[in-house]
Amino acid sequence: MLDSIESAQTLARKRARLFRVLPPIPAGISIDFIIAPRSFARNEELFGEGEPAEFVYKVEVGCIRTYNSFNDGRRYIGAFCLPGDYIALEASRKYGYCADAVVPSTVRAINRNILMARAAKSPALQKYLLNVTALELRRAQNHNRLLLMSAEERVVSFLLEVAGRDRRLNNIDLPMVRQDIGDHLGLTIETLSRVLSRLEGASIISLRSRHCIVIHDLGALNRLGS
Amino acid sequence: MLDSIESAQTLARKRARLFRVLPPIPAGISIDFIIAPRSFARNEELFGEGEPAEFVYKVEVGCIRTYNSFNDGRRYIGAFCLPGDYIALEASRKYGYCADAVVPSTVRAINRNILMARAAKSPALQKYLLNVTALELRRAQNHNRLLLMSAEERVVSFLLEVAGRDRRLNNIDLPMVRQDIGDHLGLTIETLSRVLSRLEGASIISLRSRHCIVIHDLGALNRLGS
DNA sequence: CGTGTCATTGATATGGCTCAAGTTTTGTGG
DNA sequence: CCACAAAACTTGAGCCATATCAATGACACG
Repeated sequence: MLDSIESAQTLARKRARLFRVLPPIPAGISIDFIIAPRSFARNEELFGEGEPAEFVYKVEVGCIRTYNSFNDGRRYIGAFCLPGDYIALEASRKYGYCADAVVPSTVRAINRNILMARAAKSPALQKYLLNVTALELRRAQNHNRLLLMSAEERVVSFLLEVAGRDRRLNNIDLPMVRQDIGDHLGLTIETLSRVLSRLEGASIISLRSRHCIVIHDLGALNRLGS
Repeated sequence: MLDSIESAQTLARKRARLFRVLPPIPAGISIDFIIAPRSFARNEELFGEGEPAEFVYKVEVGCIRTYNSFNDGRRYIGAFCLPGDYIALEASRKYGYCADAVVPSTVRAINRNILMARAAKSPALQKYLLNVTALELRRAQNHNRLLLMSAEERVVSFLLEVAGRDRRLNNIDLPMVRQDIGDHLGLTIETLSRVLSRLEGASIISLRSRHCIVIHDLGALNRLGS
């Protein structure tokens, strides 16, 4: 496939347009992250739930998942963070979730206290942080609604969300495995797989490979979603 | 009962300690709301989903529910807002949900543009808004996790959340009806009722009246929750 | 070119929903 | 204060969507 000969960096840049759009950075504002970029291997942990929230992270390359583990062994993935996304911006004293790398990834970190001290001196930065946090809140509220839908609606919503950023390109590139998607949507991998197969059977999508889904009928997806 | 001879205002003030705790207002900061307090009757609407987000609200008395309606007639209640809580602080151009009064309520409103203009001049206010929004985000994230749990765990979590603020007083006062709680937890009223009855049968709680639940065994609740 | 991981598909079980009936509480008018 | 009606709640029976358990299939990687 074409994908397989592209570098990880190229793929990561493509993915940057998927999933989330951050509010434009106000002119003159940039959070320059004082810690050198750090790379994480697949499944390597950035931080754990309940640890003191020392840093805020920004994804540069790859995909980071944030999640909570239940004591019955299940897992809830709250978000897949892609290049440009911030992680743990809303934390107070402790991290409210774990974060680890879905694929080899690079992130930058900034000490929370330093960031907040800077923000205190810069209204524009302060406003930017508020915008990002409000956006994240709306995203979480949307996800709440998603979790009340049927299995099919959840999967379709997920596909639409992922595809939403780049309407021209119907090839959805999913860096994560089925178990991750299932843990994000609150479904088992079997149910997820069955829904995807059904959508393929209805000629709405094609499962080109594990990590690539092609959308054939966006209208049908929109009709099925919520 | 003692409750019944207390005024609505007194009850409302009691409830203010339930559900949510807002971050302390930084010294010298207060959002003085420029619109006179306005009262809403039971089920009266503050604003609808998709309307231009002109105002941010703060609850003074009563209980406001925020919700989304699905096209199949179901409803998702995102939050029960009690005295001290802000509503629609995270909105951008349009309201992302409806808001109406669970019981007769009083709120104050401020024009979003005015609030943001003031915040631009006041780092302390700006920081306060960021704190409130981050807190709301953590609340929404918690709710996501709740929606993945079993019916019993959801109900128990809800009871613990409601009871959490006032450990001394085991009487939980619920201003809303069963349908509201069901729509908040993603359960039908029948399932909710069955779980509550089971908990009562196990002598963990008592259903004193429709709007009052007594907790007998907090330890058992904590064991059942999550 | 085998071996382990990930994904799909099938068969069965089950938790919560739906439909339905009955009970309790609340509200209203006399 | 009572009678009645409407709304809210509880309980039961059966069903359905999704989970669970189990087997097979398809890659990716050494």
